[in-house]
Amino acid sequence: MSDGLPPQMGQSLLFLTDEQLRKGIEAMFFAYRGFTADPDRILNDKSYGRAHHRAIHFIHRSPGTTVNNLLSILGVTKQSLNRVLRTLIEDGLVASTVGQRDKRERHLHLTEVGAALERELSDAQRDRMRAAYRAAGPDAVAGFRQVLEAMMDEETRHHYEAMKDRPE
Amino acid sequence: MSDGLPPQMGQSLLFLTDEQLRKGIEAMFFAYRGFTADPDRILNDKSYGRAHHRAIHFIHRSPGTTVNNLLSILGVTKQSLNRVLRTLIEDGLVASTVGQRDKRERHLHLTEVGAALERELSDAQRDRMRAAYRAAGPDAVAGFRQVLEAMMDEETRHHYEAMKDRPE
DNA sequence: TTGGAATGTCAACAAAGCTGACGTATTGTC
DNA sequence: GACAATACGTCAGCTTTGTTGACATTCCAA
Repeated sequence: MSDGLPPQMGQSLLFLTDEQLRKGIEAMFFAYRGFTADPDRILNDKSYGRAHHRAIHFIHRSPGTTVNNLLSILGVTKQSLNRVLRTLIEDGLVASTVGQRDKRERHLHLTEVGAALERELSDAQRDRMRAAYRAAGPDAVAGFRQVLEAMMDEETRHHYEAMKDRPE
Repeated sequence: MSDGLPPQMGQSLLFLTDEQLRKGIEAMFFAYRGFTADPDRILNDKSYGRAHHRAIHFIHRSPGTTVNNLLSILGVTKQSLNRVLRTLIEDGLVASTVGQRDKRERHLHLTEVGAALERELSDAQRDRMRAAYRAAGPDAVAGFRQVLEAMMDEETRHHYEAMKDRPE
């Protein structure tokens, strides 16, 4: 069969054809739906949304983080984050404490209830990720991460790298 | 250095630790931002949104598709899609024609103007994808696609597969 | 032929993003 | 000590994109 490409362009560059790139784009689109599907179901039952999940996730990852820091990680405005944060604090999932050194800052922590929801959400999300990893194998996983990292914006990658090797 | 795991659990299963899974989850989150960033900028200038991009993309991919079919691919309600579709039709980017066999159906096509925007958007998105692919290399790309496909819902994967090997 | 299923449209509402303006407390600087 | 800058919260209002509910049109099968 002919691939319509000059013979010197073999497997080595075949992954850069528009066709291959399009498949990657569509794979990314469809996979992201699966990626968020399980947490979305849990959140929906509790009348929270994806925005709450994101806040909870990164507060869990960086306990004591400030509002400003969370803002730059999430890449949203403070008004938008504030709406979400307010409901989480009102509902007793997140605790906000005035900073010791700098009293203008608020340090954010998950309460026991918040931590419980975080576990429920990340368990669900990890289950799917684990199944995908298992199905694809270790080499595929390494490639998966490489491509994703190369796809990030410069600033975003800094956030990712900073987060990356922090203990659980 | 110790990885805190029993010695018989070497590299082979290391990719399934919660730590590794968490990195994958965060990589997916941050990468998706990059994935949509370039089209988003273009769309913003033209006061369209991501939903318009998705509609345009899949109408381009399946010319003559019906509203119902598009609905199940995009995974949204018909009311939500209809709003987007209406503006695209009003603005002359999409043509909607009554079905021959079944007059309830509307068949959707891109106009010349619509096709031009589609090219602009997919060029931008492909550029980033190409850079990521090039940086990661062919083996990584294969793994990337494998993991993404394994991450999809069953039904979603059917849509993806159906789309996959259709000529450009 | 008629009643139900399928397709698509209109209306109203909710979640979550945005900008802009403003208030307050605190910090750091001249 | 005065004053600018920073961190945070909030109000108002707008946009995008999702939702449900109600409805018109068309098709098909009993």
